[in-house]
Amino acid sequence: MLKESSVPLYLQVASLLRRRIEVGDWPAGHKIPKLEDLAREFNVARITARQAVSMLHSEGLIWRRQGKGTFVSDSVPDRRWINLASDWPTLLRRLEGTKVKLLSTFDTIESPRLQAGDGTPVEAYHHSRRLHSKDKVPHLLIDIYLDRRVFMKAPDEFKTKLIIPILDTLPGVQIATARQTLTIGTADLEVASLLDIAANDPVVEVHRAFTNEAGEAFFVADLTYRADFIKMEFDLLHGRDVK
Amino acid sequence: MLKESSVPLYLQVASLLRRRIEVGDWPAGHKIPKLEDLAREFNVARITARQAVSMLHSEGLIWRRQGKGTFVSDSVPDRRWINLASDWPTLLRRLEGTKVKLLSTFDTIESPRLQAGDGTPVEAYHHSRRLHSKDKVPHLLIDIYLDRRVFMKAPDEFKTKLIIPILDTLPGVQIATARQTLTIGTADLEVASLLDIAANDPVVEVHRAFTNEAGEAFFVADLTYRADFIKMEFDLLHGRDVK
DNA sequence: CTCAATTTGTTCGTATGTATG
DNA sequence: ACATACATACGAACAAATTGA
Repeated sequence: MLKESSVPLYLQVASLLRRRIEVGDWPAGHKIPKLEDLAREFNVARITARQAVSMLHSEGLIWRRQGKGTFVSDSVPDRRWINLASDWPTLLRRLEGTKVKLLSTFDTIESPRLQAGDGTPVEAYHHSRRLHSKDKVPHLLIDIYLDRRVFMKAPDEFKTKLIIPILDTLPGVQIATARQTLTIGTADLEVASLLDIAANDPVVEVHRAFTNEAGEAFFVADLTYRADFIKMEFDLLHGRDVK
Repeated sequence: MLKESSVPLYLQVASLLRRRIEVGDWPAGHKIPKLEDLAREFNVARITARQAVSMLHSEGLIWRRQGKGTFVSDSVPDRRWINLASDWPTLLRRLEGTKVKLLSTFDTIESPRLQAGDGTPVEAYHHSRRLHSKDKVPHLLIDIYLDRRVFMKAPDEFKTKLIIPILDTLPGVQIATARQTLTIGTADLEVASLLDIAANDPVVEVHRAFTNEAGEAFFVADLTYRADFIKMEFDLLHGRDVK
């Protein structure tokens, strides 16, 4: 059933139980099965099941009473979500309550990682790295590569504000294509420490590339989100012919 | 640096090294640092670093020669991606090479899990559960709730074909809104065994809901993808005013 | 009030795997 | 290859609190 992985059993079981509470399978006040039953269900020893339940207890998700049972707490804290943009109007909106910290900024002739369809690299980029936080919790790391010629049109603005709204209005800048791809990956050491998560925790990796009329990738950004904060919403009727 | 987690150190280090190869930081033929350097970088013992490197060796990602060094193999197998739809035309396209297995199908008066904006539940649903596989590898589990009245219009078709293309053309069915939300979660025991992954591995959870003119949620689907297979592509210029 | 059943809480002993030096 | 330390996992037994007959 479990096993296969080398994550300790009690952590695996704890995650599965935590999920049942978060998802609502076990609502507030619900009496969870006794240790013997949990042990049988997950095929572990009673003590191991107890260790898993103890984790949820220390997280405040449950309370226990000897001779009575274990119950889901009334106030299960809500998860906070970060909304990920998938269309232009959302990209332009400044996110309320989000603090942006500039980690580094420098010119480079190194090309960003380009994917098929991103266009050809330009001669020199201005590279900057930013960390977005909400309520003091970091949730997004961005590596931005901006064509140096475009950057020089408004260097101060680009350094202090969000890039895309500037690009949207800057005279002389034509956006021919703007594409992004999303994949799920894991955090390496550097990303993990910046986003305050464990190494190898899941992250959402978003790759954005804008091209100009000449087919050059004049803006490329790699965004790395904490996976547990992400929520995306779509209107599926886009592109549908009216019947 | 590492720690925090209770995953064995050598596995954590192995994942981080594997990632460098997959992402392309260490291309084919690249000589990777010697054990002493890896041990220092990750702050582990030399033997632990060696144990991590040995994992990549057994996976065929690297080759080693005493007195020479360790090198990235030439043929690093490509990952196969599943594309996730975010607009209507893509939803209608039948996916090549994808096998769909019907796991269960029955009527129920139980309502599916509805989110804000999904609409009001109808009286009775037809519920079915399907498993999508490609090259014999399962990658997607779907729970579908379809208004029983709609289902009865073409039960045989709905049982054997993809639902959405049928809805698109079925006379008398009006789709007023069609929304989907995407989040990252983890696999519970049941999902893990169906998708052939470990419990608590990351999954992409997609929730789709269609409403009719009366504001009823006549189609609701919960899709669970293996996270490591997912790739989404967006054209960001949707919704942009022409300058 | 007492007793038995139930369920959590605690302790001991042992075996195995991980990590370091 | 070896010695040591530590965490994980199990089984078994017993103690303490709660409930209901």
